[in-house]
Amino acid sequence: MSTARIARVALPLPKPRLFDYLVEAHEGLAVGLCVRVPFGPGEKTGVIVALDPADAPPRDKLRTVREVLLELPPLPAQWLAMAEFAARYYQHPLGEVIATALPPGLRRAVRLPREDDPLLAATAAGRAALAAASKLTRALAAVSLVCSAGSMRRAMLLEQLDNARPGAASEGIRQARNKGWLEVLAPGSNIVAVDSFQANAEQAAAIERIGAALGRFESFLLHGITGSGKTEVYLQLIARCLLQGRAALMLVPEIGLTPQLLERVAGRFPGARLVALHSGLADGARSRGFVQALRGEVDIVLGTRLSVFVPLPNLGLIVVDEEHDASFKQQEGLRYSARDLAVWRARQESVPVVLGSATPALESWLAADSGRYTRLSLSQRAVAEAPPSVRLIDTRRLKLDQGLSPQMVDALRLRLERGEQSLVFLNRRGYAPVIACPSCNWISACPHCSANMVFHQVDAILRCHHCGAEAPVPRTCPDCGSHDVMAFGRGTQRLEERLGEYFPAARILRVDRDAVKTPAQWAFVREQIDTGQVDILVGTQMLAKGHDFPRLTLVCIVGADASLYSSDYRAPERLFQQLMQVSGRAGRAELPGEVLIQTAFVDHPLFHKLTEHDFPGFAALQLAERRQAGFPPYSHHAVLRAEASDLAQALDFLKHARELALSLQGAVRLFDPVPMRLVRRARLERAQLVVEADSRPALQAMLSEWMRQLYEVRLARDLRWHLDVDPGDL
DNA sequence: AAGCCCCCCAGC
DNA sequence: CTGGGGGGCTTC
Repeated sequence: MSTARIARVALPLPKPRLFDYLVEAHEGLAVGLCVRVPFGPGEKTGVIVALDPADAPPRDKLRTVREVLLELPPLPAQWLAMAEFAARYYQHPLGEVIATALPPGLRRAVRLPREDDPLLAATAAGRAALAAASKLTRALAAVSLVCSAGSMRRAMLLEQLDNARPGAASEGIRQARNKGWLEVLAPGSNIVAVDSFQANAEQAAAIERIGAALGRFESFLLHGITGSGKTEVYLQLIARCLLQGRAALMLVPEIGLTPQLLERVAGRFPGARLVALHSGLADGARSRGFVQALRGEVDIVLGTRLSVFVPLPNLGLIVVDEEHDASFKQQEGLRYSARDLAVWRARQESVPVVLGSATPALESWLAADSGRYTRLSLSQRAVAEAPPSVRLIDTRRLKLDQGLSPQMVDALRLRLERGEQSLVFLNRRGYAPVIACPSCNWISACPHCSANMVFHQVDAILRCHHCGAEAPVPRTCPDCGSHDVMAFGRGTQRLEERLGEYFPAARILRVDRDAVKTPAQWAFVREQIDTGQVDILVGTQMLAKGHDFPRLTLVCIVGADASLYSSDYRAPERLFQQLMQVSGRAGRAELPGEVLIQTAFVDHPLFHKLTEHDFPGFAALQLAERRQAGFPPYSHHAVLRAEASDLAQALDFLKHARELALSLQGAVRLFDPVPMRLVRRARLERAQLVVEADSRPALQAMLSEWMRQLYEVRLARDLRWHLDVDPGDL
């Protein structure tokens, strides 16, 4: 008779509890394995997080594991440690953390993945490398990719190496070294150190500095202005990492994972096993990538925030590109910051982590100031001579026409005459943010939210941007019947219309989430822009991020003032990041760029720093303000939010929670429960309570005790609550 | 989360 | 007296 052991299992439940089961002892039974277990009258899939715990209930109280899913190798201890850390730090049940970290398809059916990764299959070189999947071949392919970056001749070498048998390949490497293309070789091994011939001095220094940290933990903040070639630094570091036989993890913002970036990485590493991950992927593909990584069959993972949870048994490097980007923070369920978890993971796995941005988050900037992160700067543009000139247009004494100043119109006309491209940036989609009746003050309020419905002329509809509700556009006022119902304010649609009147011959293209919804549409837009079929782009922040527009010489910024004096203390930081990013679109190649910003606050320090391209100066100003006010990153926040159909109910819960918190020891400050800025969203009334602490450990200690109590509170019917640690906004 | 049980009130 | 529905409780 075999003996039964006890497995402690984390199940996806909204309570911070683990459950113990009997499991038949057998070879290979291990922590980290997925199991199917009976649960109440049903069944659930979970993960074994401990075996034979000392404090298990008596065995006769335990039920038996139905099935151990042995097709899937156990999740490594380090992976579980990260899940446990996230559960602790974000005060979230471990089972739900694990459920968030695992691909959705995995817990239902474990299917054995085959080597049919669509991306590998897509590149002929990838197929060739797979066909000759020896370690040496892969190392050579990695060498070749570095060589290929340089010139046609190096590209030819790539061909040679890919096709070569090992003997011929080493001859190829010998030749490459003789020609000075490679710096160091380790004869007899597969390891080849990489030269950095394409890089400028700053890039080379950054590559050297970070490269020297491979094999140990260090956090780097790579502050590189737009166009300074951060991606090249990442790629060369990934090359070095691969050449050490280790895997690289690269996180990019949601919008940053474009086919172009994928092609660039795939083209650069033709022999590497590359997996791309994002939430839009089908369950099968996502699970496949995850399982391949878990088995150590992946060299590079390129993906959005969820990729921070991909197990990589031989991880050597983590890169977080555009580290300030808000999409690294998950805004529902487990509200984790992939950037922060990436840093934790790098420390845990003793590998370097590179956080790159032209406009780093102030948290990261302060960490670099204090020496926790090593700051490396790329201050030279790799692709253009000079940064764009930024000019402010004082709108106080101007008569604007649909938000456009005469100077802007003139500048646009000049670009049209020269045959150059312009971009008009307005971060508000739709035709007008509200329609209203001047006679009786009726406005197009959303029936479900405390917000106005936006007039979309293209679809001839009113639409709420918060809940998606739609309503017909009334011809006459629904309240008083007046015929004077008017559209107030402007969005991209109206701007597009007005520009069309100014420049009837111009080819104008609007780019926002309404006009560009699918990757195919985006590809079409890119094509139009790149082939010079567009004169004026009108768009939202969709246009701001990471896309190169070689023909673009003018960026016009309309309506920046709206967020200048917002009550959100992070608004200036976000505005600066946004403006810096969109400004960076202007002026590539030989054509100098110009940026025009309309504002009624020409003396605002934010704009001064922007005209001087002075992020460090701006960061210093902002940090001084934050320090003065005691806001993050000089303090630490957690927000308890509650929502219910009745605002009083949500507030009552928070008041009770505050009472509980008051009785706890701990150096935290408790704010009053208040309705959220957008009180009502999708028929739910929302309120929040902010907790502030000077130190993370103090906050953590208080939160864990508080949560223990809050999970015990009996809740009214339709009340829901969650905790957000390090919230992105308040 | 998801059954399930129990309690309360509507219907006859 | 019975049935249906909604809370609330339990799940190793």
